[in-house]
Amino acid sequence: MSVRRSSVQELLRSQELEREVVVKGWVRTRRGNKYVQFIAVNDGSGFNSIQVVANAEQFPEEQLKADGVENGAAVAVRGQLVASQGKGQTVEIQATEITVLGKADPTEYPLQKKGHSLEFLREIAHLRPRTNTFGAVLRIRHAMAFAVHQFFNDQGFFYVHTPIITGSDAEGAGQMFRVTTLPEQNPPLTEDKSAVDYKQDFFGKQTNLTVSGQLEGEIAALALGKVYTFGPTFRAENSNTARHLAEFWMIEPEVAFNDLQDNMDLAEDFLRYLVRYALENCQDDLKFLNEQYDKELLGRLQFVVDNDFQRLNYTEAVGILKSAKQKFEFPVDWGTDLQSEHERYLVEKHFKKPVILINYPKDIKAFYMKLNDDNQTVRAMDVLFPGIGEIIGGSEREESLEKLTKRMAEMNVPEHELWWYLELRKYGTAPHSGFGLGFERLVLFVTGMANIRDVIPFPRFPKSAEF
RNA sequence: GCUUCCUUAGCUCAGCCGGUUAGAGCAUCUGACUGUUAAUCAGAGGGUCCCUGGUUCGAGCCCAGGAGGGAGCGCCA
Repeated sequence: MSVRRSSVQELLRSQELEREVVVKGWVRTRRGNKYVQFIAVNDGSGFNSIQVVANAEQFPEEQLKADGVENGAAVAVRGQLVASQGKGQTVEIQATEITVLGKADPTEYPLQKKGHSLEFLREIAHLRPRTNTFGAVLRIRHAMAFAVHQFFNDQGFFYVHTPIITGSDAEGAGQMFRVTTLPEQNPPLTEDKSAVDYKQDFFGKQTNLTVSGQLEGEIAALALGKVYTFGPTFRAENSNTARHLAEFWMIEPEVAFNDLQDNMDLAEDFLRYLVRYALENCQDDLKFLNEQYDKELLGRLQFVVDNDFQRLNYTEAVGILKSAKQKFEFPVDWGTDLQSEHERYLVEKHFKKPVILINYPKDIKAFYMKLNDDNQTVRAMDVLFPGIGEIIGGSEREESLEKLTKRMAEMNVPEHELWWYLELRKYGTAPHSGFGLGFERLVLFVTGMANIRDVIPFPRFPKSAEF
């Protein structure tokens, strides 16, 4: 009779002992002596591995080695699930059959039992998911993605899919990657030969990869009420920092009839929900990251769950920064955007908690943000987190057709490309608000990792698209 | 894109003021050990000192250029 394969996590939690089980996974370590061998097997189902005990009478060490039961090999193990005789684990498998499914030559296999830098692991992105660190990060990443959908679903939001390929380059959120099927050599030119003729391209116009689903999200919000997007997003800036990727995932809720206050409440509830979800559902993985990388991680996550975010106006923030004793590399002036060092001072030194800054000067924010009555500021909202900086950027949107077209003219945003966006203000316009959350920045915060390239399986950044 | 630091064994790193044959821990291999927890102990093998050129009696070390990587900044989520 064949026994169905169990996951390692299932067996580690099992109360049902003295039964035959089968596990399949990868060998993390093999150790022991000429009488008994211990093989830690991990199948990725959770942080912990299960200990397989192999007695020498049946499994001499030389035989195990010759068969390839070594660090990194894929194995299938059949045996009895029993209470552990040793300390450090409650159950273990007394092996009766060990089959090597795929060898990993120990003299060549790059992952060893000790000491790998994150930089080295980045160069072997095809193998790094097998490490404790990346297993933990990827499981937490999954949990966060799941929690995003759960949060919005529970609150009556609808998940909308906004396009990956977009036809407008007027979104103003940065440099874009071009999408074309025109030949690289001698593309068709316009009649006066002054430019490439995109009328002959696949879509009949110039197209790019999306930098934001917001404008399309607004369409959906003004029909379905509460919506969110969660999809890949592309920025072609030559940006080289530990907080930027050329391809990342962004979550953008958009809610009809929400004002800026509602928007702040939503952002705060959302972030706190996600962090609490991680604390409750990713304990083993977070404990490891806390011990290995960042001793203050768990404390910091708990702090976010327990405390309200500090909310204040941009103008007030400028006042605080101007009277700060700390010297800044860049001067603080009303009307200029805050630098990273200013944001960090507010979050990490002054308030020592997450900060929501609102009502920024209109000249440093996007055209679609709602103008305040002072005619100087817009209803923008940035959520600033310790170590991360801006984790969320959002706003109440300008719902007045007249004011919106005026802002677009001032900022040289061509109306004809966004005719559909303007019609939303022409037909049944309504107040509405939304924001964008960079998913990897969330994962960065929750895992305590230092570099955003280590919280996405296959990072894309300038000069790097291997794997 | 700017600034700055780094590149020495499979991995992590030391290498003095420029001076004989370049070292350690881990990994690998050989042996020891009856329950280990990144097992331990003894021994062995393992090097294009990132590349190219230069200075020098002599370069891992100094100089120039190139490549790769990190950090900070800018841009942003």
